[in-house]
Amino acid sequence: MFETEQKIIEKKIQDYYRDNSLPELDEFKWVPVPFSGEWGISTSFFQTAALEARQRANIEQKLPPVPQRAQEIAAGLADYLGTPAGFSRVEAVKGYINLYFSTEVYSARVIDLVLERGQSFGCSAPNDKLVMVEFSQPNTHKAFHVAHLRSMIYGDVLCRLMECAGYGVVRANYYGDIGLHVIKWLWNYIKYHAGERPTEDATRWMGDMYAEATRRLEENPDLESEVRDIYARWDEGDPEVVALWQETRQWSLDGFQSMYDILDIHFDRVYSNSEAEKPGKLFVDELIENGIAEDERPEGPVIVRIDDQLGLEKEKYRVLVILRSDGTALYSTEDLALARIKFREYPLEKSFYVVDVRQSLHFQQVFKTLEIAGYPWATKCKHLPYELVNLPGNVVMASREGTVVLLEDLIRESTSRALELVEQKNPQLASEKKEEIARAVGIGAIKFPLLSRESKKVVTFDWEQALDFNGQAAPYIQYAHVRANSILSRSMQPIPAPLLPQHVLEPSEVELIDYLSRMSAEVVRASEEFKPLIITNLAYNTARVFNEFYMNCPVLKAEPHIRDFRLRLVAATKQVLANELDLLGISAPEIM
RNA sequence: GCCCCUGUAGCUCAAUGGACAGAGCAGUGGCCUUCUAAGCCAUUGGUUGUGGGUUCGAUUCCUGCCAGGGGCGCCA
Repeated sequence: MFETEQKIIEKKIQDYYRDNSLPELDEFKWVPVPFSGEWGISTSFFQTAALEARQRANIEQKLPPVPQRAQEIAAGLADYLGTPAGFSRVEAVKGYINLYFSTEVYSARVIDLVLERGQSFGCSAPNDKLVMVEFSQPNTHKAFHVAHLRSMIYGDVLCRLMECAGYGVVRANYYGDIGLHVIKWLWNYIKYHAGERPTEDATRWMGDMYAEATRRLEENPDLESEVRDIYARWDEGDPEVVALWQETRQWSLDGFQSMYDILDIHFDRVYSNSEAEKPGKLFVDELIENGIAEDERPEGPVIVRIDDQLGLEKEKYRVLVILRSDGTALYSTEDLALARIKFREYPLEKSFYVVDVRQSLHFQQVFKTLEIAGYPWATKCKHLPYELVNLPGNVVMASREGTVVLLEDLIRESTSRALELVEQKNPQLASEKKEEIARAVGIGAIKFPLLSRESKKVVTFDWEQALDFNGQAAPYIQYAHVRANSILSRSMQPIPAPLLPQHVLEPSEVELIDYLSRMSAEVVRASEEFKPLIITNLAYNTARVFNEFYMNCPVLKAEPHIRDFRLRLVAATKQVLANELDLLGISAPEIM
């Protein structure tokens, strides 16, 4: 936001360096001054001092220790710079030079820019690069539970971040709509539930049916021949089996769709296991012909000895099995083909896979195999791993074990809890409005904890924590947004025209503006590092500082000029909070 | 056996190699005739698992060890 100012100062620093024959730096790292009531940018001179010490090590010349020398340089520069235009004060402290902004000019500039840009504030201009993010990847005919939530939410927010950072984004889903699990389900349905329709809670019903199927097969393994028979019929395209498969698959897909709708997640391109199967088998044939894959059938499967192909001594990529010995497809068969399909369909700069960490090796193997096969785009494929959501005691959620928290249960519990609170706080609202707020709060509360921690750390699902709406959580940020909205609507006037402040800004006003100004840079960083956490931190801090402002700085009862300035500041804060929440896929209610 | 990840306050988590390691929850004590108390203020709590190393400077980078989790030819 202050690149121009930074460049001007950098230029002057370079002049100073030259005049004093100091070693040149490749780049300056500007950081915000740790906040203590004033607002500014800062850079340190430790590196310069260290570099200088190294350069002169062979010369007989005594230099002071690095920290002391850094402080000397900072002090010399502070003298040299004086007080540049746009700044109120320059100081040299502990090896840093701190340049404090003239608040009246810059505070207005930040607020004006936010209000001018509105919903697009914080986002970069489109950069004409296209990326694909594949995420969610649910299996049909199975339960949809809380462990699946992380891919959905992480993937969705990565898309939002990259869109905001200027990329064109293809949001892709990849349904696991065929495989042994589906056939088991069909077998159980045909044999014991023929003709039945799903209950209202279709996804739960599908999951229960799957659990029933696995239970029956565990109790009586002899029945597995019946399952294999159905698989064979599906493979041959038996119209009856295929029709049933398509119909029942749709029940799952409809259930998934309603979940995506509730969570405000959408896709541009939906792939499925079944459509990648045949291309996958053809791909395997190509790899065999090219001498990349080894066909050990019928005794063994088709494999790629990746380390051998690369001539590696130590085992690293090991062996990838790409087709079963009976000729049926594996996940890897389909992944190879699907990667190629994606690049044929779209001119992608990058192809991301949001899949849990247990499949890291699998994706390394698939991408490396594609590279060996000579596809230049193979290096553009990137796996974005995330850790699991476990139950307390490090229990993995598994539908088969019955150790799951179903998504619909969590959402229902969370929204009904939120509804109780709305009833308490705002009993006068229409019930439709109450429900709308409860949805926003309940869903936000679910999403936030999954976004506010490192993706490579295990999340332990805990009911008490999931339903805690206080403190570091989405409702805190939403509430700040509501407070801002409340001030604006009570002001009974449109947002005042741009103006410069004529009062000495309170520390909480300065700090708030400081945080508003950081959004664009943080969005870029978050998208580059694939870290939604950066935005949850920013949003939380923005809300926290606004709450301080709210306590310390009356708006509606302030002197007219101060009131106008603060109304603009409140409007800008409301906009930024809404934009940040939107990036997190969380809605920002006006009342709660 | 090989590979990957994690270890920070009682609990859940932060911290572009840089200024005193910060929040929330829990605990304690305050603040609603003033813009919504889903809030604010104060306070308690740390040898960043551990031994070395690199660096002017390490929670961050390298390495040994300890503890936990995950992955490794026909599961997805």
